[in-house]
Amino acid sequence: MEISFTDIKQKFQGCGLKTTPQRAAIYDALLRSTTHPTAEELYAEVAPQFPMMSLNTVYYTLGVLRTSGLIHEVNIDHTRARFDANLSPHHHLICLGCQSIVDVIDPRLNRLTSPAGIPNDFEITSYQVAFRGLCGSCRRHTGRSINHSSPGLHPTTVKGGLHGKSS
Amino acid sequence: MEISFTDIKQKFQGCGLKTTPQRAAIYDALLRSTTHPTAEELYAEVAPQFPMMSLNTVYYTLGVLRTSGLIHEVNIDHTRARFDANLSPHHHLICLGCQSIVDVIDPRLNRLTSPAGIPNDFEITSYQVAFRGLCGSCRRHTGRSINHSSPGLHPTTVKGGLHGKSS
DNA sequence: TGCTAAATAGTAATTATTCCTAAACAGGAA
DNA sequence: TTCCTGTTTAGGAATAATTACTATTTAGCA
Ligand SMILES: [Mn+2]
Ligand SMILES: [Mn+2]
Ligand SMILES: [Zn+2]
Ligand SMILES: [Zn+2]
Repeated sequence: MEISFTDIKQKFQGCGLKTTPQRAAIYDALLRSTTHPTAEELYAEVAPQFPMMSLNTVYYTLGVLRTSGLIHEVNIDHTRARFDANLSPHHHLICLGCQSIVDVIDPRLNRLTSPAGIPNDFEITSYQVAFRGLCGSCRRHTGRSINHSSPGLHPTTVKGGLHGKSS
Repeated sequence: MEISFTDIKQKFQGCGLKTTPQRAAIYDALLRSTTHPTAEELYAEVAPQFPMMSLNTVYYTLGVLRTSGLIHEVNIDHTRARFDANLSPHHHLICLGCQSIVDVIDPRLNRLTSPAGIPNDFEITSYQVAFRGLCGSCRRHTGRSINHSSPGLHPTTVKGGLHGKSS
């Protein structure tokens, strides 16, 4: 979970990217975060350290990091992009109330294989499952109770294991 | 696959929505489409029929249809919202080259159950799998060949069946 | 046939993101 | 170490999608 400046520098070098204090700070903030922050949120996080930094730099940096494959963009709606430096295969649980995104790490979900009925010249390189619903706090505020037999999803855990490699 | 004006009117009534020619045309265009169009694309589709129609009306209409649960918003990136009138549980195959979205209908994917390790007061109401990769035409243009043992996904079909209900 | 709340169309405003450019700087070469 | 050069930064302006505002029209109902 901890990453040193040297580690970051090496990652950047491995991608042919220059290491600047701003860039390292932005990447570090994203690595440290668990909330899949927006560009603005990352800016707010690192701005105190670099009072001169431009929001534009955050966008530029996120752009190069994404192009280099060091981070992913996560989209839960069209309003703003959110980012994720966690490259290990995982999925997301999205609260429709507060827009929170939490990681879902369940190895069984990483073993899905090609679905039926897709064009056979399509090459799938990754996939991701987005689970949607309401978190406890949002459910309480809207007065909804858990209904395990509601449309949607069975409350028990995944029973089948699928074979193959994941994103 | 065919839907009549009367059918649409009844759906609208069932949601307490007024039936206007513009609204019916927009919804009909979305029902008829398979491309998960943007607001602009729907506007281009129906504008010839209604030369006076405003793009704003398309946005307003998509908003009320979404709020009423008659359509879904699909997001493959943050640049623009795309829409889907297909409410039956299904998933998506996204080409990273041309941004195309095609439906994935594989009943096995509709039987995933709650993943492990999520907060137990979170109520999942739906989920969706987004498969990403390159379509045949995009792969040809970039000179990439199919590599079935590449990182990503096994080329065979889903082997396990999971229990539960889907989105 | 009127009433009224909702819908439409047109315009303006907002917001996230990208574009442009001059100055600063990281990293490699001399 | 110093210099060079392409990259990065910061700041401002521009863009594009979406939303807000508002006067007019209209669908659905009494
Ligand atoms: Mn994540
Ligand atoms: Mn679809
Ligand atoms: Zn919530
Ligand atoms: Zn394509």
